[in-house]
Amino acid sequence: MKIEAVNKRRISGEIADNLRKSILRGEIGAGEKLPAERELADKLGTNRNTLREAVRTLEAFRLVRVRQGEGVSATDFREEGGIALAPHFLTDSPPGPERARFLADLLFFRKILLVACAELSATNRSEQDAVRLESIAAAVEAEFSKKRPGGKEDRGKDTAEPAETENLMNLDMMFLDTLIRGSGSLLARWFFNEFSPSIRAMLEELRQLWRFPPAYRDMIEKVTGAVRAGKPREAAGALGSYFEELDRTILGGPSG
Amino acid sequence: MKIEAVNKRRISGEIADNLRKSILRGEIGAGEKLPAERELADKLGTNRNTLREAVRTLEAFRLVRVRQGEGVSATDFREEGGIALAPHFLTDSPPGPERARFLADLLFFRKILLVACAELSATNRSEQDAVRLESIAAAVEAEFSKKRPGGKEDRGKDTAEPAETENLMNLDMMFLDTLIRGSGSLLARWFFNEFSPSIRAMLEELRQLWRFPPAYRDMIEKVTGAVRAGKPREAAGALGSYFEELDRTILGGPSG
DNA sequence: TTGGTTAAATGGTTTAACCAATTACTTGCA
DNA sequence: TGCAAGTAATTGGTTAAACCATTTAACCAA
Repeated sequence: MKIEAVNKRRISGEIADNLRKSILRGEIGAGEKLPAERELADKLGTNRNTLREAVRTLEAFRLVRVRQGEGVSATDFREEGGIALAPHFLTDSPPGPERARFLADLLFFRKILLVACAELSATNRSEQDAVRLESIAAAVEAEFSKKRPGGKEDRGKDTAEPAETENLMNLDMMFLDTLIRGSGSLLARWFFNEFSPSIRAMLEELRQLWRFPPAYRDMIEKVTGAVRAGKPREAAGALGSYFEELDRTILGGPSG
Repeated sequence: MKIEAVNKRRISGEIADNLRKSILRGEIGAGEKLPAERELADKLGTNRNTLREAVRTLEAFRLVRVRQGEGVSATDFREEGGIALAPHFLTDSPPGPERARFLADLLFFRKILLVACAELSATNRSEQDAVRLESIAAAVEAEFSKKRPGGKEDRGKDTAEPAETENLMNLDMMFLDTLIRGSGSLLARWFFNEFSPSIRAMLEELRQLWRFPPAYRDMIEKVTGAVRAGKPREAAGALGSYFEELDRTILGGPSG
């Protein structure tokens, strides 16, 4: 039995989220001034201190600029933004060519990052990581061996996603996490923390465009074996080839 | 006459900076609880609201976790951190192998990023960007053509850094900025915004280890010409080779 | 020991006031 | 008229004090 914790959120957090979305969606344009703190707090049904906490959060994301006597204004985040915006931009920006290009760049970057980590993992050859990879590989193998009889209850077409995909996505996350750990790179870990949740969310949204193909099982097997055997180039090659195929499928063409 | 804006900083900003450094330096360990807000505000000579604004900033950087009734505690940022930490980690973490590895990873990544941008710039072939690159290249050429008679006043060995290096670093920043712009990649722009100031600061700290070599001038010339001519591979190759040489010098060895 | 009750600690929110920097307006002089 | 100095209004920055909500710890009773 799974108990879910009650999602008790802060008012300042809700406000920060809403303002962030308004800015990323372009509803508040670059340089545009927000209402004065006293006024905006009233309009949002809260008080100035709580609003100011939200503003500090937005400021940390470089989404607003605040100066005494002048006011709070939205930045030109396309020019001045930082990478912490990336996951939110992927989630909140309007669909269109800009976001598509952004997703493509993000997938390209994650490929480079994870391939490098696979290579480093195979170079480092940590026994612990190798064991963990093998354990995950076995679970992936088991998942693929299921007959996949389909969902036991068809409660409608939009809930017909098989549970195997959910399991495989979790295993995939654990697999990549292990490669990151094996690389010993703090920077890679932070990249992964920042991007993987939003990339995963995006892939789940696009799940009608792709599936875990048989090639996925092969890739897991190859990478695991290459790390175990200490063959960096093979690990990198197997993971890289798979990503290129997957990204082609997702982005719908050979263009990068 | 240059008027310098008075550096009027927010108290909450100062507090956030100090706490951030304390955490990144390890003076506040993972999971360690900070004093209660009322108590900490007193200790810092401020009030609770101002302190809370600082806490919201730290929370945005994933450096603290806050829960009602429980308190404020430092996260295990090595495990849970995001990439927005990277520039601060480079600046504030204690010297040692961990930071050295981090710098190496960061330099590797910036090489990949900028080489890809050079390639894309040459592919896109924007007239405006080509002109801008040529203008910068001319300025670099002029800087290298100076006789470099040395500082006119020797006010001590630690201030003897020639002004040319400062000029070249500015030109270098403009050059890379143009490549980023030419790539048309929002993600690359945000990476650049996030990392380049801290990388530049680090290079200035390590300026006894390296100089802008004659190869730099050649690289600028080659990349500019390749972008103008629309030859992506040449642009990428010239920039990549230079970075590899530079990074070897900085990191002191052929290890990546 | 178990379970519930109570008290203390601690973050979350609200209100109100005053300080400081900027902007907009008014006034007065040339 | 035009500009410059002074003044008022606007707006963020800071402080203070209270009260609410959640968690933890202590205590007590079955």
